[in-house]
Amino acid sequence: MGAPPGIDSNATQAATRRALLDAAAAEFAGRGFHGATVRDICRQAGANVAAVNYHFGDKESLYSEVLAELSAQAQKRFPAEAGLPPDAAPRQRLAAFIRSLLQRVLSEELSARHGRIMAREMVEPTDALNRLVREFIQPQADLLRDILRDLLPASIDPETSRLCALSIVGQILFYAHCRPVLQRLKPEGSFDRLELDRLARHITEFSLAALEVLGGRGSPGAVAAPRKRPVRTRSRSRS
Amino acid sequence: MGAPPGIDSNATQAATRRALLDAAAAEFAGRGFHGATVRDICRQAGANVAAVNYHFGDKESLYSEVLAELSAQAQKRFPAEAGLPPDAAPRQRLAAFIRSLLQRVLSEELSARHGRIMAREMVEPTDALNRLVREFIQPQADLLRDILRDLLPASIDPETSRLCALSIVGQILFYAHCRPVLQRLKPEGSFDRLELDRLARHITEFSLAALEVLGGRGSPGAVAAPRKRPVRTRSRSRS
Amino acid sequence: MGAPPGIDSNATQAATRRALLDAAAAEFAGRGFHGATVRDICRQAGANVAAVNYHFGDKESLYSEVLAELSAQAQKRFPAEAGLPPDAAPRQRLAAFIRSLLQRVLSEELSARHGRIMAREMVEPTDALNRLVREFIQPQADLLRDILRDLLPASIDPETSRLCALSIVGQILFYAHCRPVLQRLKPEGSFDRLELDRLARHITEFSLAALEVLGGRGSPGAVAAPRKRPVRTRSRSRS
Amino acid sequence: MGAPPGIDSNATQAATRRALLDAAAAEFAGRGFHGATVRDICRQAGANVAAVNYHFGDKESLYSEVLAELSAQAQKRFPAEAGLPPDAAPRQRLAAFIRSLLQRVLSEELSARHGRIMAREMVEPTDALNRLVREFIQPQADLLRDILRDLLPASIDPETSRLCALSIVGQILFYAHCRPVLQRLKPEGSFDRLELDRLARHITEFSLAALEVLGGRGSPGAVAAPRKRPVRTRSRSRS
DNA sequence: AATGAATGAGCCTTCATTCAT
DNA sequence: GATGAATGAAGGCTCATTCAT
Repeated sequence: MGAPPGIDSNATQAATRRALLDAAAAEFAGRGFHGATVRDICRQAGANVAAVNYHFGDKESLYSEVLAELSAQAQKRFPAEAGLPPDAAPRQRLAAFIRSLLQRVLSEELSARHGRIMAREMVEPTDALNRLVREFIQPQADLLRDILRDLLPASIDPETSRLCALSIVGQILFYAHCRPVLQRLKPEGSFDRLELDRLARHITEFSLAALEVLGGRGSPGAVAAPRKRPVRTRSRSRS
Repeated sequence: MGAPPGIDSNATQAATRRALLDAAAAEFAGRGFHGATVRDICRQAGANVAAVNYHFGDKESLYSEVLAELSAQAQKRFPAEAGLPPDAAPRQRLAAFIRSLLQRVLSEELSARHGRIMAREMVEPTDALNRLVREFIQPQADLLRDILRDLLPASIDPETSRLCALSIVGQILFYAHCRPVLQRLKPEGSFDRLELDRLARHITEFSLAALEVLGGRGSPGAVAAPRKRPVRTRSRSRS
Repeated sequence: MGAPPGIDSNATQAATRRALLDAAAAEFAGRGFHGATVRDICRQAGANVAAVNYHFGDKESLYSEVLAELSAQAQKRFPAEAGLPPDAAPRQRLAAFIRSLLQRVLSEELSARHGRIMAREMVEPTDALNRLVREFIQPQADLLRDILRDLLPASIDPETSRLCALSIVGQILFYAHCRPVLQRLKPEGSFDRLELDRLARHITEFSLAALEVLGGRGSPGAVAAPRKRPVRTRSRSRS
Repeated sequence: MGAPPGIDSNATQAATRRALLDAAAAEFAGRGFHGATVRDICRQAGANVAAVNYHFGDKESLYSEVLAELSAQAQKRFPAEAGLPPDAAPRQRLAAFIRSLLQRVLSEELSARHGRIMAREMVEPTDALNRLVREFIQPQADLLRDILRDLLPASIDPETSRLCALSIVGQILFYAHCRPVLQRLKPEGSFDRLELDRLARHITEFSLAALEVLGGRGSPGAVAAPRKRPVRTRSRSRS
């Protein structure tokens, strides 16, 4: 707003914002919204106590910003259809979906924060969740729905199809939400790369197996030969 | 409302403890550990501000107590093998397990509290979680493991078997942990009795279908005739 | 609320409240509502920072309490009809009214606080003013109206009568509201006992003179012989 | 909106000063010195946050400037002897004085600001008040003193004369200082033009009546024939 | 044994002001 | 000359906890 008189005043502002966002992500992930304090966030960002209010208005807006940014980062870093050829079979697309969601949720590299904050948000939803659902989760839900549409016979009960989607997502998010329990049940287990591959493969197989049977029941033969169905472009690009 | 010193001081003390536990359960479930205040809990329990510290030492100990009690209640109210004949088939036992866990987690009557507090605990584990895992979750995990042992061929990879257990539990807990998102994605959906039956049936079918296929692959025919295996008592009674 | 367990727990609370009220009166009078800080009030009262919130809820409620108490004290210390015989003549009653109001407003002994806070309240009314008008000012206004009713002929325009009341009160409150200016205009002037007597006498004479003429005009002869009117009990006791 | 360095930088600077003064007058009148914030003033003036400090040094200096300017404006807009012929009778001059002061204090058009800020200054005098008294109030006091000198017999006690002046001013300023109470006592009353005329007339009559009697007592006949005294120029021109 | 008045640390926020540009 | 990002002190308030009774 207005011509920047100093050559890098914008840059300075941006840098401070960035530092605040990073520090806030760490604090919110580690201590939750209530547990994190503006003071600590500012200190960690090397900024003044008033910096949060100056740049974001208040603590809650900062939180909302952090949440949205982390989701965007996670989605960008691990796209739902990473490396898939345009004509990928539905099974491949499901495998990619599962793998990318699992990565977003477990990957230590960035999403430890994302997963933790999301899990907190589930438990203690703030206003930020509304935006998040609208912008990031709903599209993912639509994508999975489309994949299942290709995997299940057209004759299947839509509600059953929806429950299948939830079963798949549930298997994945479980590792995000229940990690503390899992670690206590099997302390030696980790969630590194190898483990993640194993998990992704298992969930994919488990789900495909279930879909096969359920689809076969609802309309015999449907899932029996999924590979023979004509290759379809993704429904999202159609809409 | 004052505590008259005399013959029933023990009774009074017990009553106060009870009232505090109830009030605390409601507050912790509704507002989380941080959000709930000792003052509100005491007021709601009709007790003194200092009652929590007096009876439980501090806020965190009260929380731990509440958590343990709620788990015990939930387990008692919805036993994992409710109404099952001693010789129930593994499929039936799995269905009962799924149904009871889902009930504990979703039932409005008491476990709204349980589910919510557990979900919080996942996100922000306190010392209370260790005890909880040991006393309540581990036994449940063992039980499910035993059921799967009966459902899957003996030749199956133990790790695969374990992952199947997690897939099943994940599908269930998903409804506890992600309710805020589910409500926003499909606002008209509820979790009343009818819905719960539908969910339980779906998760059971989805999981059995998957187990069938995975078990069949690992050792063909294994799941095809589960009933012919000798009836086994539950593993807990064996240990 | 509840039987006091400690013999002087109420006394302790009362003492703290008292100290807070005194300190608050001093601070509010000296610095205004905004200028006064809860911290300073508590320090001056020898109490904790949280004492205000504990005893009064918040700063504003404390202020309201202080205001009401000061008004009550002032009214009690300098009753509007102090030392008047029941059959006092209207002129005497007006003199007493003027004198008592002037005392409340100027008396150094207690009402320096009262006058200053009231003046502030005029300038920056808070919610406390509503209560104050209702409980303390309105009755005084009624009293003066009744006195004027006895001093002015019945035929006088009620609006004129009302304006006369305002003229009288205005002369008095002027010394409360404009003291800073008066001190700067005539630095050697004080408001001690002697001066106060002089002022009261002047305002009484000035006002009676004006009423005499105005009443005489409105209805010739009315004020000309006020003493000859039958002695009346005060109208307030009649209503 | 930025200030282009160039030929009219002086003009721009002056415009900014002007905007700041206007905005500050509005804010100070509406919220008081403490309540008004530098940020809001600058925003309302369309200027930078630092503009106040840049142009006026600090908040208090800006306040002082605003106060002086408003007084000057009020005095200019409603001169104490507006429209009076040079040989106006003392009674006319008193009526004009009362009317102009009342206007300054009540007129919504500009002096709502002036009256309110002055009232605040009475309550919480700042250094600005000294200058104000010297430059604007003292001359007015001298003027009123001169008018009374013409209205009262020469033999009158000077202190009585002074108190009469205060009684007159008190009646007027009352409407400025106690407006919040007046509005609460009689909510339907307004201070529009009509009302102002009525008030001015009443105060003039009330005061003249009182002066008549008091003057008559002190020196019979003095007020009876004020017109016969030689016309005098205003005291200010003499001093 | 049980109370409730009192505590003090700490939270979020606001504000006038400064300073590099 | 004028900006606006950044500052740091301070404010009101909340909370779990303590302690004399």
